[in-house]
Amino acid sequence: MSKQELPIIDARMDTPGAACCAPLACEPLSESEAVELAPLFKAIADPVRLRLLSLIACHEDGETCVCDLTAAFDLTPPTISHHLKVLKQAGLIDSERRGTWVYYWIEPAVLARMSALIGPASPALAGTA
Amino acid sequence: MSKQELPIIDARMDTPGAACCAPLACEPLSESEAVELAPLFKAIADPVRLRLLSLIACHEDGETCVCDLTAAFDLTPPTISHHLKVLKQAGLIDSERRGTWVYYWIEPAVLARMSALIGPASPALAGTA
DNA sequence: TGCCTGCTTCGATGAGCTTCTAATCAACGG
DNA sequence: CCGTTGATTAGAAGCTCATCGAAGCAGGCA
Repeated sequence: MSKQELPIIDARMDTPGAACCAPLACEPLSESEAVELAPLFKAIADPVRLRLLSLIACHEDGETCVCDLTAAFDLTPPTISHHLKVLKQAGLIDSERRGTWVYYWIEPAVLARMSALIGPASPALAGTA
Repeated sequence: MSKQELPIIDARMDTPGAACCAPLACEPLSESEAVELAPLFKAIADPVRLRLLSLIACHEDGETCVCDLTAAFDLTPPTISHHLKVLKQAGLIDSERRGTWVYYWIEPAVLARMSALIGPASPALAGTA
C-alpha cells in the first residue's frame, strides 16, 4: 500500500465556482479536464462496481460490511476487494476497519459532481417529467 | 452500417415510474440493470469521448461536423470515427449525412437519465428551490 | 501462545480496449 | 466518367483491465 492511495482530483471541480455550474454542454472540456474526469466515470463503468456502489449507498446504516458485499456476488473476495479499491481510489467511497470487519460508506460529493457534469445545463428541469 | 446500430436500452429506464426516480441510493441495482447501465458509463469513461461529447453539446448550432471534431484532437480520423461510433451505439449521440459532411448531435435523454441515476437521492429539491 | 476468520495484496492469465495503417464507401466537381 | 475530398470499415499491435488462486496481514478467542 502507500503507493497510489490518493483519490483522483479533477481540475474543474477544484475551481469552486465551476464545480456545480459547468456541465458538459456549457463549454468544451479541455484535454486535461477530460483526462482527470474520465477515470471517475471509468470507476463506475463496470457492472460489479455499479452494484457495489448501489449496495453501499442503499444501506440504511450508511455503511456496509465487506462480508455483506461479497455475499451478493458470485465472485471471489479478492475480486470484490479489487473493485472496492478502485472505487476508493476514485474517491467515491471510503472505508474503516472496526474490529474484525471492514465497513465501507459512500462519499457523495464526487458522485454529485459527476451527476452535475453530465446533467442538463439548467438543473431546474432535472427531476421533472 | 445497418449491423448493430441499435442503442443500448437499460431495464430501469424502461419502467416509466422508475426512470427518473430510482437513483443508485434508493434501492440496490439488480445484476441485469447493472449490466445494462455500465456500458453507458463506459461510453463516457474515456477522455476523448468525454471531450467529443462536450464539443458536440457545446456547439451552438446543436450539431457539429466531424471535420471540426477531428481537428480538435491529435488523433487520426479513423480513431475519432471509432469513438463517435461508441457514443452513438450507447445512444448518447446521433448523426446524419448531409451532402459531403456528416453531422453529429447530442441525444440528451440518456445523459439526463445517467445523471439522475448517480445524482442525489431526492431529485425534487434539486432545482425547484 | 496458537489458531481461526475476515480482508487485502501478489502474480498470472485471458479478454477487451485504444490506436494505428490500409482499404473501402459516399458525395461533389471538372 | 474520373479524380478528389470526407468519413467509415477492416485488421493488427500494444496496453489495460477483470478475475482467479495463493499468500500475507489484522483482529478475536480458547
